Amino acid sequence: MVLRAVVDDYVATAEPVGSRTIARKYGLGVSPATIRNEMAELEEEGYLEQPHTSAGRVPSSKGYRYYVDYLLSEERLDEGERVRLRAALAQHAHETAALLQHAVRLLSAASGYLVMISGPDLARSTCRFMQFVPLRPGRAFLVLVTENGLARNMLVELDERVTADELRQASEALSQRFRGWALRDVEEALASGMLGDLGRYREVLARAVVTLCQQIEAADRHQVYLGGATNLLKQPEFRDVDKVWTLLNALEEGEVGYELLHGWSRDDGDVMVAIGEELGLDAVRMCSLVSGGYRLCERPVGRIGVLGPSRMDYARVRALVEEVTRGLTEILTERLA
Amino acid sequence: MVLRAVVDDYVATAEPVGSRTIARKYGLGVSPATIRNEMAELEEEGYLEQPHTSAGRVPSSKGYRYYVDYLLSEERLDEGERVRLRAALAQHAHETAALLQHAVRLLSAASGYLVMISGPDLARSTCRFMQFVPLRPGRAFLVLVTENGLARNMLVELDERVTADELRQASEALSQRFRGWALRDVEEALASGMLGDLGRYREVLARAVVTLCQQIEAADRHQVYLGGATNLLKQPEFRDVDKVWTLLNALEEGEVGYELLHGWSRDDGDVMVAIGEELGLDAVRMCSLVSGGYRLCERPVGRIGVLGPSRMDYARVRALVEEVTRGLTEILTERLA
DNA sequence: GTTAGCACTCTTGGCGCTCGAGTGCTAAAC
DNA sequence: GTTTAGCACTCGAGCGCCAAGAGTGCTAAC
Repeated sequence: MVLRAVVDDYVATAEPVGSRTIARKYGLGVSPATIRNEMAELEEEGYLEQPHTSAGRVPSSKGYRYYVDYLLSEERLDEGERVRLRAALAQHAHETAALLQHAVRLLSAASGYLVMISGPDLARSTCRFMQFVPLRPGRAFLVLVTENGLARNMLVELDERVTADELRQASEALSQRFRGWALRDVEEALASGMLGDLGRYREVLARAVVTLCQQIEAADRHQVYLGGATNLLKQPEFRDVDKVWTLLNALEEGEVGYELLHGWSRDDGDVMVAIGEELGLDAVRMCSLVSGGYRLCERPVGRIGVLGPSRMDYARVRALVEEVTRGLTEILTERLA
Repeated sequence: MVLRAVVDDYVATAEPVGSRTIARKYGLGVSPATIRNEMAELEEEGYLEQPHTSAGRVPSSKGYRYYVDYLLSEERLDEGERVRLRAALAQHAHETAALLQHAVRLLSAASGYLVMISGPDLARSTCRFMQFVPLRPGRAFLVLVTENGLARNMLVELDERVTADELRQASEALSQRFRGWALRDVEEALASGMLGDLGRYREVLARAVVTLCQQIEAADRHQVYLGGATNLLKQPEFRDVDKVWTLLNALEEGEVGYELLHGWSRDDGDVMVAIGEELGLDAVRMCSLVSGGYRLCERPVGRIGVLGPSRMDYARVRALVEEVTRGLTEILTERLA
């Protein structure tokens, strides 16, 4: 198939590819002229584009889409690489945030592209443990650990008369009562006055918890771990500083990364590929995103995405994403189930 | 002074500056010819450089150094800006990591350059609170909060026979005993067998704590929060993608940022400026770093650095760094003292 | 010490040229 | 009817050349 050859060669060289090249490199047993005819047809149908007359052809988004959907071979990772990846992941399994951070690094090094991973949605995470740690009269840390392994602590102001003992009891009560509740439900329950047995200063304590929940929701509701941006600078399509700037600026600013990862997602577990305009963001029109979701006990937790130029080694990247999602899922499930 | 005019103009325009320009823009009451003489002299002495004959002059590192040391006026920030900065900082004071992260964002937005902040050295941080949170038999979270407000949690494997009650008692004992100890001392004490009253399973529990300490030391001993890298892309000296790549790659990889911040530092509290080669790193030869330390109760905690091209608005950046270090110091001290 | 004048240097940008890669079309060959 | 060879055509990349402009250094005069 000519389309496959064009995509393969363009992915490898980043140069528009001409009929002669294909005839030579991808011995299809036909002459350049035949290939020219075919290419003209493919262009007609929108699978290829010409940067200008008398340059070779370049795949269009439609071309990449067809390639990904019908021509992509199932690439298995090299067994050694697979094992190494898995081992490196497991090495940081002790703490969720570190694990995700590390996964970003591994994946960006292995793929050579930019990697984003969205963490668990904290507001939806369920509570495992809550405790007030007295600092000095009227001041305490409130420590919160969720069942998916994230810890947050926060400084809270309390009534000066609250004693250490009361704090301990309140902590106990909170942990007992809200274990397994989603943070947003905890917040709601406390905010609406269902205070239960928090002791003398229940209003103050409840307000502290509510504040923490709100802070968390506001601050890192949609936390996205990001890495390997410099990889993109090596790609010829980003030789232009302005393009890089537009892209990185978009990603650096808040929600864009999260939107890219989750906007398209069906969360049905398979790795999916979004190409160029499909991403719906102008700054990444020449990029593609290969993404997949990782889980904890069948429940979706977050998504992994590899963002590179549309001219991307889809087979390999897809295999990598698959491998890392599977790895994360297994680690999280094994550790936290 | 001619040197001042050259630096000022070059900072503003990024173009080599000629004698005529100076005579016109910085009315010193003399003709271009006079200025030419002076410039020739300054070049002789190494304060200025010529990219090529018949371009204007550009300050050398030595020139910037003189400018910073002797010609720099004390810039006060606009009062409104000062207040806004301070308020924005205080808004995230509830959690140390979030505070530093946020400071990076604020400072990079205000300065228009790249910002690095090194966090507290965890191995040297002192322990405020430790607790085992049972997950299921043989598995628990170990939560650690330091006195400078950082929380870490980690999954640990324990003997299956350890009961929840024993965990509670051990937590109590640990927190009591090690409160105020530096992490590395805790680690050392436990590793060398001073187990105290940790109950039946003291070895297992102690090993868990030691592992956590080690993990922490290994993983984020020298954590550096980084932001505003995209700002640099807007600077004309980084129009060349390869330069950007070299720089960002260096910074993305581990210890370099920390070295830059702390290599030069005398930690005597004043804001300092390192110019070009003084930084001792090839990738940042055309850059300067304005840095200052922030503290908690007179004890140095970490450092803030603004990295931009040597052609940088030193007065403003210095004022900003001063302001933010002071802000962080006050917030940390007020909250955690 | 300062300045005007002047010759000199070096970069930048525009222009035109050639070269080469690649195309599309047509007519012949299989 | 599909494939191929041949050929004219197009267009961008690269190169050399030239003119313009900015800036310098030097010298001589103020």
